[in-house]
Amino acid sequence: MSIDVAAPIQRRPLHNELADRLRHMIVEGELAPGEKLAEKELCGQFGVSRTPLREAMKVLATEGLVQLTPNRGCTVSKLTLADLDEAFPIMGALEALSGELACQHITEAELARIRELHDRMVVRYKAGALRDYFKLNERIHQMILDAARNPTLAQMQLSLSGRVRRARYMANMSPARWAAAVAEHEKILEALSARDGKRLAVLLKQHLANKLQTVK
Amino acid sequence: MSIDVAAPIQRRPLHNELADRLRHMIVEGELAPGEKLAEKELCGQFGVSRTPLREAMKVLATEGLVQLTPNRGCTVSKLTLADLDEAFPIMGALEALSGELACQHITEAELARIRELHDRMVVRYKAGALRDYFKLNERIHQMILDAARNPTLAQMQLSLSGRVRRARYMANMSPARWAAAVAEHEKILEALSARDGKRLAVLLKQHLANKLQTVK
DNA sequence: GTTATGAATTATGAATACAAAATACAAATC
DNA sequence: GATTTGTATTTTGTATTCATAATTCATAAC
Repeated sequence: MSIDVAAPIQRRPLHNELADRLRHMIVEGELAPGEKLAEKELCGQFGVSRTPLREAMKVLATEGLVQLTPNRGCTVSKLTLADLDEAFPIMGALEALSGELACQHITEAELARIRELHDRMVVRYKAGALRDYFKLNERIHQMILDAARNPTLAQMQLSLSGRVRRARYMANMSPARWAAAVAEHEKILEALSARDGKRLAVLLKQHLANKLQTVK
Repeated sequence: MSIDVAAPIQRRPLHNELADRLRHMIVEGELAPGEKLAEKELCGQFGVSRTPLREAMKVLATEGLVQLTPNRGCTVSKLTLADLDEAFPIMGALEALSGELACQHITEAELARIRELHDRMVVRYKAGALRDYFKLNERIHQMILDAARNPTLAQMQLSLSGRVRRARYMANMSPARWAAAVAEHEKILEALSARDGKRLAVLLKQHLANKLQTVK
C-alpha cells in the first residue's frame, strides 16, 4: 500500500491535541471522576505551557467532561445517578431519531456490513467475550448513526455517550440481560432491514432504556 | 427593594464574560455569518488581552457558533439550509421528549403561568405584534422545558436553538402560517393540561416541523 | 486541645513577549 | 501584461511573566 505523497501535511494546534488526549483519558476512566486536574502537573506531563492546556480545558468544560471553578481550577466531572437519568432519555430520543433517519437513507451495502458485524457480535456473545461484544455493539450503533446522514446528530450522540461511557465500566451485565440485549439487537436488525423507521425508533429507545436499568 | 448585603460577590473570569457577549452578538445577528473575527480587533474592542479572548473562542467553537481554522483564525459559522435540515429534526426530538417529561412533572402553578403567557401571546397575535409574540412564544417553550426537570436537556435545546436562531430573522411568517401556529399552541396547551405526554410530543414535533417549512 | 489569625506558599487569571505561519506586496522573469 | 518568486507585514500559536486569589502551615488565643 502506497501513501499519498501529495496529501496535505497535518499539523494540529496543541490545544486540539491536548483536548483529544484529555478527553480520551477521562472517557476511558484513566482520570477518575472528581479528580483535580492541576495545570502545572499536566503541563509537565505533556511538556507544554499552560496557555494551550487552558484552552483545551475550556473545550472539555463546554462538553461537560470537566468542571471549572473560578480561581479553584479544574476537576473531572462526576457522574451521578441523576446525570444518568438525565442523559439516557435524551440519548434514547436521539437514537430513536437516528433510527428513523437511517431507515430513510441506509444503503444495501451498509445494511450488509451491519449484518456482518451483528453476526460477529453474536459469535462473540456465545463465546462470552464481553469486551469484544461491546466493541462490535458500539460499531453497529455508530453505523446506524452514520446512516442517518446527520453529522450534527452524530456529534451530539458522541458527546453524550462520552459523558456516560464511564458508567459502563461499573455495569456488570447479568447473563439474562445480556441474552435479552442480543435478542433486542436481532429485532433492531430486522426493523432496519425492513426500513421500518417507527418500529426501529421504538426498539432503539427501549434498548437504551433497558441499558440504563442495567447500569443502575 | 433592599439588596442582599450578604450575597457572595461574584467576579467572573473574563473568558466567561467574553463568551457570553460574543455568543449574544452572534445569536442576535450583530456578527454576520462568515464574518472574520480577528483577535487583535476584538481585543481592542473589549479592552482585554488575547489570552481570555482565545479561551472564549474555543468555547464558542465547541458550541458550533464559530469555526476555527488552524493558523487562519476564526469566523462566525454560516447557517446553511443543510444545517437547518439537520438541526430541526433534532430539536423536534428533544422538544418531544421535553413535552413528555413536562407532562410527568409540571405543577398546577406552572401550568397556570403558561396559560397566562399563552393568553397574552394570543392578544399580541391579534394585535399583529410579531416581536412580542415571538418573545412570549419563546418563554412558553422555555417553561415547558423547565417543567421537564432535565437541565442537560434544557442545555442542549438552548445550544441548538442558539445556532438556528439567526435563521428566524430571515423568516417572515405569512398570516396563514401565523394563524396556524397559534392554533397549534392551543392544542399544545390542551395536551399539557391533560398531561397527555404522547400527544404533546407529537404536537411539539409537528409544530417545529412546520416552523422549519416556514423558515425555508 | 481546639479554633482563629496571619504570613508564606502555591495555583490560577490575565497580559505580555516571542516564534512560526499566513497574507500582502513588490520586484523579477517570461 | 501576467505569472512567479522573494521579502515585509500581519496574524495566529505558544511560552513566559506578572498579578491576584486560594491554600497551607505555623503561631497565638481561648
